[in-house]
Amino acid sequence: MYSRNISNSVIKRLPRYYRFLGELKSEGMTRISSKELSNKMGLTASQIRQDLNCFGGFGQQGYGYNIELLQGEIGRILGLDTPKRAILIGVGNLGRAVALHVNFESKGFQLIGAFDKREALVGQILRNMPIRHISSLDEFCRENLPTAAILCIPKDAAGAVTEQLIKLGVKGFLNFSHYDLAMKHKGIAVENVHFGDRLMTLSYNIDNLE
Amino acid sequence: MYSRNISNSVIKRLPRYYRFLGELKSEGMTRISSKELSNKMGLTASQIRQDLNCFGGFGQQGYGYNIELLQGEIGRILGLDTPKRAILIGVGNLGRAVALHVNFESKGFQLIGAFDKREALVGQILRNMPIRHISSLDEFCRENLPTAAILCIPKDAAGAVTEQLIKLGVKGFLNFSHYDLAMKHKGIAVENVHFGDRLMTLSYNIDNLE
DNA sequence: TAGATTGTTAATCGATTAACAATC
DNA sequence: TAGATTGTTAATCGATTAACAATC
Repeated sequence: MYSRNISNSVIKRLPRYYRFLGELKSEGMTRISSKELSNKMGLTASQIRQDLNCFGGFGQQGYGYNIELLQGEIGRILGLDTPKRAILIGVGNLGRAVALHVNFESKGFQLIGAFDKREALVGQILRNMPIRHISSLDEFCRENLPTAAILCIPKDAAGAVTEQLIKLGVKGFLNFSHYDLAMKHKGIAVENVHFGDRLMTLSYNIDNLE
Repeated sequence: MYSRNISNSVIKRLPRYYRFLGELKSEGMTRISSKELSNKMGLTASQIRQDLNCFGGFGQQGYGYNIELLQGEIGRILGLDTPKRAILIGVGNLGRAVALHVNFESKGFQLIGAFDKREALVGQILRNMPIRHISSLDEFCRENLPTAAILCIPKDAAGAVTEQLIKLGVKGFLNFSHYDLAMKHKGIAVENVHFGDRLMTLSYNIDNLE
């Protein structure tokens, strides 16, 4: 799609640009300069211009950027206009909370299935979907071809399921488990979310404030 | 405590070292070289040695590192041995899941309180704690002096509460809201957890695989 | 001792910031 | 046109990797 070799540092900033521009838009603003945006976001104007110019010249000299247009472009770059089918693996407290709390639709995904190994959960309704037994995963994926999976299962269970999912064509993972997906499989996209690691970093930063 | 100016890149890697060393320890291993560890973790041996040497010489030439000793050191560096009192603000699906799912004790924290504005939740028991009404936050904090807060509330509500918490001496935040804490307040430690941003990044990376 | 592997310095690489000519 | 602000190149800064002498 867009050229390869856009650095990860840039990509990781795009969602935040997207959010800020969305807010400015909803406040009724129509244009903004890189300088003004940099003040609001705590970045340098230079960085903003560099980041955006990885993808094209969205601004106009002497004017700045059209907020709505720019947000639209960033949304397209992020692929939010091409929803990817996603399934949830593991409907414990965390899986349930993620399913209910996150607005997948506005983030480029469509949650089409939820799976658990616990019979007691099977058939329960979660966000308009019935929870399915993990044994039906293969069949479901062959019929519905999900592109992404949200892993809310313990480390021990993750290895086998990811192996299975990758064979079934799943290309991206939001990984809440401590299973090191990215190490074991190449050619897939992985975002790790590790609360524990973040808490430890927070602990260090609290102890070393100032 | 430890010298200032340890780069954030290093700090963010420490929890992962800590986890890997814990696993190796529980597998019965007692020593490891930077080379071997680098293979397991997908880093360079050079980086591991550089990272560790920010804090001291924990290894031994010709031998490598003692796993148990090294893990202990990293734990201390992260401050896991000095538990910090933390409170949970917002006991919706997400707050509840975080409280139940995360092992605070092993990550340097002690969860001592949970608050919500919804009367219906007040008095319910969450992880051995009664959920308290947000109106009792001031009194509770003055008595129990929490150092950290987990913010599981919507953006709109976050501004006022964080202002209040900072006045009450809270120094660190695990922030699940889209309220931009770090921008508005200086001299505090903030870890942001934004599922939505991570999903958008994942969306991009799926669309741009290979 | 000889071999292995660290601690540490130097070289490289990448990301951020500064500067400014192009241009709306 | 004059002023503002981009797009883009060059300079700086920081982080990663390589190399190797020190040493267990």
